[in-house]
Order: sequence, then structure tokens, then C-alpha cells
Amino acid sequence: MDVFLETVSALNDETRIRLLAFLDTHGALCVCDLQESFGMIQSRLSRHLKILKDGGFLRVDRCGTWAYYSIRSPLDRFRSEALAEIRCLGLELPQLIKLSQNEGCSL
Amino acid sequence: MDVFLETVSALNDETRIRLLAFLDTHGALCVCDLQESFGMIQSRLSRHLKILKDGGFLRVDRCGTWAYYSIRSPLDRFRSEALAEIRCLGLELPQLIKLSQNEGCSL
DNA sequence: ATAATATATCAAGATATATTGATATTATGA
DNA sequence: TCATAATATCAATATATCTTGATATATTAT
Repeated sequence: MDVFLETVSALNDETRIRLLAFLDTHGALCVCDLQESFGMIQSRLSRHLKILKDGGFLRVDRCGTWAYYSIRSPLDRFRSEALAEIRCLGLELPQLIKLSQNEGCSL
Repeated sequence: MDVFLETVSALNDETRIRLLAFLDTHGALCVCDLQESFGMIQSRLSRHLKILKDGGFLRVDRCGTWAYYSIRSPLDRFRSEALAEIRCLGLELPQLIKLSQNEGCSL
């Protein structure tokens, strides 16, 4: 029950749905790129990304000080069905603004 | 987005998950039976059932003063995958206590 | 070592959701 | 009609979640 509720409540926020859609489109991104693209302060994004990670939707790859978040793969049936629903929403998402250009980290 | 969020937030509550599992097991039940079985006051149940109905999970059949709630059929992919997850939780549910015995209404 | 950058976490206030008790509505039966 | 029963809705309070700004930690560059 607790795990299911953690998964569901991760989906229960518009910002997090947009983040999932954005990462689904653009692949792995660091917090600072998301911060720039979404125009949100860093603490807000960091919190939402943690909730999505704990909900089983995202993975994190650390590379120096950077934390790259991406859709976890494979997703189980429920989570991938949720992602499919999100794809069908046809959300208008912000332009990707990429500040980080780490040569050292290829993701 | 709004419809998806309404669906997700309907799932985002332990009481509603238990109600879905209970109705999934026992079929159509009226509010007073759920009230008796769950030991909850009527206004609380009525509110949760409305949220589940608005979220697309339940249908209501009225019969005199009784309102019979049941799992809507067919459910779309996301909602039926959610229900499948709920079935897999193996929740311990209360005993069904059936007060109503309407001969006039066969559901 | 110091400074700058990226990220995570915490505390406080703002917003949303849940619970309760009271009231309103509708249907049934005496 | 009047009383009773089933359900829905509302107002007030309690609880949970979100947002912000500040602070802490860790890495890289000078």
C-alpha cells in the first residue's frame, strides 16, 4: 500500500507531470538545466525530482557536482502506463535551455 | 492534464484505495452498507465515493433513496492497470456487513 | 586554501485536502 | 401529511503538501 501510494502521489502534481514529460522528451538532464528551462528555483526542482525518484520514475547519475535525472528504465506496467497517459496529454513544455556542457560526462 | 490529475488524485488516498478494492471484491454496494462495513460516518464515505466517481473509477445506480456504487466497466488502460495494482496489494479489508436488502432493486 | 558552482535539505508560510458534525434533499411508508 | 431513512453538501477544523529563501555539503578551478 505504502509503495503504491508513494507512486501515485509522485504523479499527483502538475509540476512533476511536466518534469516527467520533459525528461521523457529530452533524456537525461541536470537540475541546473531544468532550473533554466522551467524558470524555477533550484530547491523546488530538487524536491520534485526527489519525489519522482522515490516514486520509482527517475534515476539519478552523478557526475562531479552534477546530478543527471532521467526516466528509469525499464518502468513497470503501472508506471509506464502512467507515462503513456502523460505522453497523450500533448503538454506544451518549455524550450530546453542547456547550460551545462560537461565533456567529462557522456550520458 | 486536468482529467489526468483528477484521475490520479482520486487514487491518492488510502481510504479510496480500500473502497476500490472492496467494491472490486463485492460488486455494487450502497453507501449505508459501506458505512457499516468500514465503520465510517456517512458524509466521509459519500465524499470519497464522489471523488472516485468523478475520477472515472465508479458508476452509480440509483434505486429509490439508495445509491449503489460499483466499479465502472470498461475501465480504460490506465485505470484498469491501477486497479490491477490495487488487487496485487493483498489488502486486508473489512467484512461485508449488508444492511440493505432491497428486493425491488436487483443489481 | 579560497572562491565559485551544483545540489540537497531545512524552516516558515501558503495552499490544498481530509474529517467531522450539522443541515438539506429526496424517497418510502404509516 | 408526517415520520423515517438514505444520501449529498456545507462550514469549520485538522492535517498534509507545496513554495520560498536560507543554509549545508560537495566538487572543481584558481
